[in-house]
Amino acid sequence: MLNSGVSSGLAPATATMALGRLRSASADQVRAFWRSVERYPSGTNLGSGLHAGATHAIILSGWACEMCILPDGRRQIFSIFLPGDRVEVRRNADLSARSFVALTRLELVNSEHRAIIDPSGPARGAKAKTGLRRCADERLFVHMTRLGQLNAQERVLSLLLELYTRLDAVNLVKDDTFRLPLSQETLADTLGLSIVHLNRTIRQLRAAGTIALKARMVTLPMRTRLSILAPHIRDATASGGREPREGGRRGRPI
Amino acid sequence: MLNSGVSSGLAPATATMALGRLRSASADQVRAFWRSVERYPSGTNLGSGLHAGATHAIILSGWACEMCILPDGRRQIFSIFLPGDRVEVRRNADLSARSFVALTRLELVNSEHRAIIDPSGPARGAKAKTGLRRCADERLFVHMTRLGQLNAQERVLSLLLELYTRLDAVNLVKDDTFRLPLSQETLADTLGLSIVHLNRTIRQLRAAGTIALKARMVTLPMRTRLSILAPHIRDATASGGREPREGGRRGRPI
DNA sequence: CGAGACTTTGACCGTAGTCAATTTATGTGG
DNA sequence: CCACATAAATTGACTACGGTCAAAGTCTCG
Repeated sequence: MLNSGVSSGLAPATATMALGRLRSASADQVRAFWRSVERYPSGTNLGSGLHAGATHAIILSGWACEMCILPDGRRQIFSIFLPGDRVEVRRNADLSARSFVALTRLELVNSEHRAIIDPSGPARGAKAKTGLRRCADERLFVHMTRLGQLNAQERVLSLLLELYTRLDAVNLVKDDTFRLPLSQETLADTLGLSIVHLNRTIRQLRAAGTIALKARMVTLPMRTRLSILAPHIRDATASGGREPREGGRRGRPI
Repeated sequence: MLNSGVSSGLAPATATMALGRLRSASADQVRAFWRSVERYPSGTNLGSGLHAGATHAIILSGWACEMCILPDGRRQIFSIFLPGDRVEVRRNADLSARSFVALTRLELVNSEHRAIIDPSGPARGAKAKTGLRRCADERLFVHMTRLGQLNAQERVLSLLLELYTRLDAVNLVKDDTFRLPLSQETLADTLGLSIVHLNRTIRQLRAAGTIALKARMVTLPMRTRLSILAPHIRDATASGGREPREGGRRGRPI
């Protein structure tokens, strides 16, 4: 009756993330917490994100994204949201270009209950909020660098490492492995690559033993993680990274 | 002795932007305004941008950018700041990856004097601020779409149209023409293209009569501006834009 | 004029996109 | 549980967009 394993695969860990800490809350708090949970099927458009007057929520389970579809059908995914992430969604969204979409079945809780999920979080109120916001902003810049400067292999590894790190923080990584519940089309639209080329890039990384990716489970061995230092690739051996331009950039890089 | 034409080319218009409105201020206000002006040479690193505890300033003349240099020398420029833009700069910046750099000689005024530059602006204080911030955020997403989805011609046109629009708002466009005080290397690092390919792309656009770009002056004729609807290209004739995928995206694009 | 930065061009190559077909899951109803 | 329908992943063949290397041409400014 509680969280019935909505995000399959490592879902129990998700529930554990929340439930493991609920013990420190009162019964009333727990009831209010579960009453505030909202569920949405995969593909639900939850409106435009990151606006004033928005609803604040925390993802309890499932993945979501913020994206934009161009009139000719091309799609860019700006950011991916994971369990534990705070999102700001506005219902009744205007027809803004950006929208916030569930990539899997999604469980959201009102962020008033953040204290129950993570007691150490909202201690400083506004401060904690800007800290989170800044962290999300930082990811946007990293992603921009990915799209503008990294090649296909670098983009894939960089994104997987980010997801690894973020999922590890909410205990969704086991044995260097996490579940990636995204189609290759979604990944391609995130990374600015075609589906076919993404598929081939993954094949190369797999063949080189850099990653394992099968049935939507990803394994990043320690040596791979060490070789990727976001937002770039340092280890030329493992990933096709580049040597620093000798002498740095020419002259004054303005 | 006043603004001595720091940004050459259309600089007088910049001065006019500020001075034309100074008449409505008291002599004391005007003196305080000019005392707060700070000047920096091109290339100055003004620290990391967009952080708390930052210095708020308005660009009176000159261009700046926020950027990041990867250890191997690759550079990504995230956003470009124009006269009239509000920027948040933090001196004594930590060694953060992102930095805020002057792309030309730069004149900044303390944003307390915003009222003098644009009396209609700060009427609602915090509200106006978040409005500006949101507008800047929106540009980041547009730029991300540029990098991830648009081809070289589309990227160039999309960026030039954005600059046209923003410069027009501060009266820096005359006869469909504005000054673009950036090297092609800077543009290339902004658009995620190589210098050589950017140069060839510009040549193609010039040959097609889509744009004029010479001696760092850009002309976007009305027909070109109409054909570009950010963040994408609609007119296949003029720009190599694409037809919408018939039937839209296959199935459920998740 | 000379030095250095910037722009432009040629030749060539490699990465990534497109089109099309096949294979492999994932479901769904009988 | 199987036949069928669909979505997703994979592969081949080919194209083209964009990067690299190198050199020549321009522009600025002291």
